[in-house]
Amino acid sequence: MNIGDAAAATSLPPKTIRYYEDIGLVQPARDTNGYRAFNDTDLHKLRFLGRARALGFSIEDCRALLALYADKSRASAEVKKIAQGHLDDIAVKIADLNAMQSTLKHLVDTCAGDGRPDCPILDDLGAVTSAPSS
Amino acid sequence: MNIGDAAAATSLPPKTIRYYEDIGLVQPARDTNGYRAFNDTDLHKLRFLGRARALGFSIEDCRALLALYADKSRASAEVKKIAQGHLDDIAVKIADLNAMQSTLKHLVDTCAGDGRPDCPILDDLGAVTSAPSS
DNA sequence: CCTTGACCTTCCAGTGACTGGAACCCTTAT
DNA sequence: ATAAGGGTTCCAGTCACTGGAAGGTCAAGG
Repeated sequence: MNIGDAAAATSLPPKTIRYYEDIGLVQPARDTNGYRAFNDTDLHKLRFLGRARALGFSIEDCRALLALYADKSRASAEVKKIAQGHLDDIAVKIADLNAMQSTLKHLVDTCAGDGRPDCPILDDLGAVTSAPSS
Repeated sequence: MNIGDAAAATSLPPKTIRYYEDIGLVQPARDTNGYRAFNDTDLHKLRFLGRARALGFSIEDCRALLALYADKSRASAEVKKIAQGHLDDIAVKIADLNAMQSTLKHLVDTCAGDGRPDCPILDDLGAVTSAPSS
């Protein structure tokens, strides 16, 4: 099975699959013509990677998770630690985005959005917050 | 005022300020010795950029917002449009992160996280979702 | 006067995870 | 013979910085 079919089978772009090989996440065999030859194990790994990436795991986390997946004597604590760390990251990102969202939503709501120049959004961004020059 | 003081006054790293000059967001004058010389207008722009970036606006959005800020005959609708677009992006990101979070939280909660190899997280990532080979 | 240290300058490279494109090879069908 | 549609490699670009090297400048202390 060459890369186009593997891409179709895993819903990953061929470019991404080549990249994953480049960084050592998969090691497909090669046909005599130089084409990559993907077997079921390769496809399985690629699907694993697709799911892990869809959950937001970094490539390095994915690498670690793949290694743990292959290690039948792993401790699930190792896996849970990675996943919990990622969950913590996600929580931080959500909190940051929520803060941005509420601030910005308030500004957008108070902006007339018409032809006049008055704009609370720009007023806020340009506000002088340093001590007054009194 | 040279770059170190400008950095302190705006809470932006000197590197970032140089970068902003590189891409044309600020144009500080130069002293005879080649040092950048920041005036109040430059500092004001830098603070504006710091706030806009903290709200998650892209550099290109910041460039557009700065231009609108400088344009006293702008229409607030222009500003609102950029801000609303960014709000939409934020909403998408939050939704994506929430989806990841709930899936992952469920998996983490069901993982024992002990010394045994059994792990629902890996089971999920490695699940075969294609049609059975019956 | 010399040195030390803290600034400043420019330029190049790296980050993460791809993605686009160029230039070229292989296979199959017409 | 050739054209289409695969595949290959390698280089560059994305975004918004950040780190580091190599060197210039300035004020204070010995």
